Amino acid sequence: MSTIKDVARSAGVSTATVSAVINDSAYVSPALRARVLAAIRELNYSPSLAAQNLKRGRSQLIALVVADLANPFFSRVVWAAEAAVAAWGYSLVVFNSDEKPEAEQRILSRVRMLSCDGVLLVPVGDSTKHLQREPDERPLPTVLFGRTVEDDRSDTITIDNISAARQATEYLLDLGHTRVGSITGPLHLTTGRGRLDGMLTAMKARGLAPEPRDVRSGEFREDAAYSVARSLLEQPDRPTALYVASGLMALGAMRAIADLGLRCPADISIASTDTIPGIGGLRPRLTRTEHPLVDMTNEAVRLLVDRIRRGAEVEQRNIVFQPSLVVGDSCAPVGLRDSQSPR
Amino acid sequence: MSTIKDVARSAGVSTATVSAVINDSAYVSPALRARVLAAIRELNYSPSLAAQNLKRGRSQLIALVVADLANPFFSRVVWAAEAAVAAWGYSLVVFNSDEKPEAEQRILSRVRMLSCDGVLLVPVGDSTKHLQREPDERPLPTVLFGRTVEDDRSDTITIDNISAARQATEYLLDLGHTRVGSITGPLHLTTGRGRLDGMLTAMKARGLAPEPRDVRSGEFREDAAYSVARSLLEQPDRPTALYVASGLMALGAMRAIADLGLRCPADISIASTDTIPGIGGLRPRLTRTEHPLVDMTNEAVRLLVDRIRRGAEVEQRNIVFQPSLVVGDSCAPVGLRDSQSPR
DNA sequence: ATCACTTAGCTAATCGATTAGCTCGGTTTG
DNA sequence: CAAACCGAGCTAATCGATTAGCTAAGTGAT
Repeated sequence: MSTIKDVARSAGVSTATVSAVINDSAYVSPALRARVLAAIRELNYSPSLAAQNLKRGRSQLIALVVADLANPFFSRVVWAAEAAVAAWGYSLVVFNSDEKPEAEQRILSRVRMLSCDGVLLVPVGDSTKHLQREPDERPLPTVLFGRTVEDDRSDTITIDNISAARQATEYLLDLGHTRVGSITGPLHLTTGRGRLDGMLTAMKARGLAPEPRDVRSGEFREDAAYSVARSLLEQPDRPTALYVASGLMALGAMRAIADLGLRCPADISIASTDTIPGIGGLRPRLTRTEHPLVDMTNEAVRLLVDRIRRGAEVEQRNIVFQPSLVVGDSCAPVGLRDSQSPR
Repeated sequence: MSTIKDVARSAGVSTATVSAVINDSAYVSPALRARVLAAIRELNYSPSLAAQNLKRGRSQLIALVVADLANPFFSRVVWAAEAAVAAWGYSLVVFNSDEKPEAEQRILSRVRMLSCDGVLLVPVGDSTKHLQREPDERPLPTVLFGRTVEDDRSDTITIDNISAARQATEYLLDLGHTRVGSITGPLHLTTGRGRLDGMLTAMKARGLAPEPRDVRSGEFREDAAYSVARSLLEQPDRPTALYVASGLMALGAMRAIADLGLRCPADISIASTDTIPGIGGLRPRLTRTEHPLVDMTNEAVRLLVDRIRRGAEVEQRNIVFQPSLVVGDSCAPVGLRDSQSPR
């Protein structure tokens, strides 16, 4: 690779002039500018980001740290984030904390070493996160995505989990279900906790409450949901409807239903939250609340870039997106069930 | 952030000594080493990768360029690659060429600017790729993944597409199907071409050949496969079985079948290649050939790291993995179909 | 003609590390 | 005891860019 010195020599100018031409940072006479551009083209020169980064103290890198790269939901975030980040002139470095707080710590220190300009973080665990913010150093621009942690002063982009769960649950209740169960995510996460709370709120508003044994929590994984759903549904006396806290988990629940020889929606109605790609092909079509995931991601990147550029002068922003209910055919009125599959 | 100079001053040594301690690159007496380590800890020092990279001419970054980040198949590659790359001490920068050769060119020049140490590339389009290899500069270590392009001298990791298609097709033929159609990928890609060839080979071996109108090609996308499948299956006189060239496309085909009021496998048997995550929850379970995707990715990263470290001294390696048939229940003997759903 | 002022373009310091080559005190050897 | 050698740790060059500060030539006012 040729360097700025080669270009300067070949064009018969100083490196300062070459730099000025590249960055348009000072006036250069047309004649010289042309010579420099010609030399650049001839030598096929492109400035070394490593050197620029060292000098400028930035890296053009944005880190994306997700909680579970194997989850299609986060794969979609990767997809959307890559495009958004590229549109702003950055490149995306992807990390997987795998829901492990220690891994998150390791990753964040790596992110600092790489001197990433900012990080889009799906935080894991409790409020451990802010520990990494040493008092002396300037903070790493951070946008929390999807989940939040206690008392953090980063910008956040979240979904209204309570509303999502409430909408889905109300839909089930409107169909006449009274015995509604739920498969929730981990309750120490705002996504898990919020969705359970929303479900409980919706039921309480109608004077109902789920049986404790009909509410089970598990990790946001297909296999976890499968086994939880199985044990929940194998009860002699099972609920007529389930609110499942995530798209991936809904997949597991559907599989459990099929494997138990039950039918959805005839025997069990299912409603869920947070769609995943490919789920569109599933039959029955899942009734669910959808996240405006692409908008959320774009907004997250926009906030992050803004914070990178303007620093602490911008005050903290917490943006909450609203989910919308998408009705499929995975839910049936409660009456139907009794006629088709008497207990 | 503190620099190596701060550490040197605080420990009362030279920066060379600090560097020696950090990199274990020269003997340092226990006393000094202890002082240096104490200073490092106290100042919470971590070396700037930007500076190291500039000096060492490397970046600890590996680029992954996939053809379609929205495809769950590649999401899985991202997942596996992130883990593999991290295990070797690198970080993963993800790019999406979106099947566009121009985008691929842009990305590859960006990869050079970032001075990524190597690139894992799912090439797009024809053999345009090697154009980016300027004669004067040293080549960017590259491993082609999944697909290959003409006359490239990079290492490659591929699957035996012909065998995959052959196995799946033979399974259909063994069930008595003679009128077998196919939804193939783009034929200018080795994956698309190879799978069609494998299917044709299998049929020819039994003296069969598909009707031209039963073989349609489309992009490796769910929606593309859906519409192709629809128009294929809406023919008055349709095939009894389909070989679908990818997991994502199989999802689309299944959706088309359901929407046309047909049943799988009763009316149409489906076999496919290349599984995608989440497909395990689908009913009927898809009969398909699976790629050992995690092994393939690990091997790709291993080759790439090896090439990064040992350079051109290693000769070119082309590793072909074998797919294996996973039998589900999306295929039925041809007889059953007539009894259950007479044409 | 002189002085002040502007400005195109250069020189050289700088970012934060690595590392070739040197210094200087101590040990070995003839 | 001097010459040769050894090695721990230092000095300073270097990677490839950016940029503060300088030079010297040009312009205009007096």
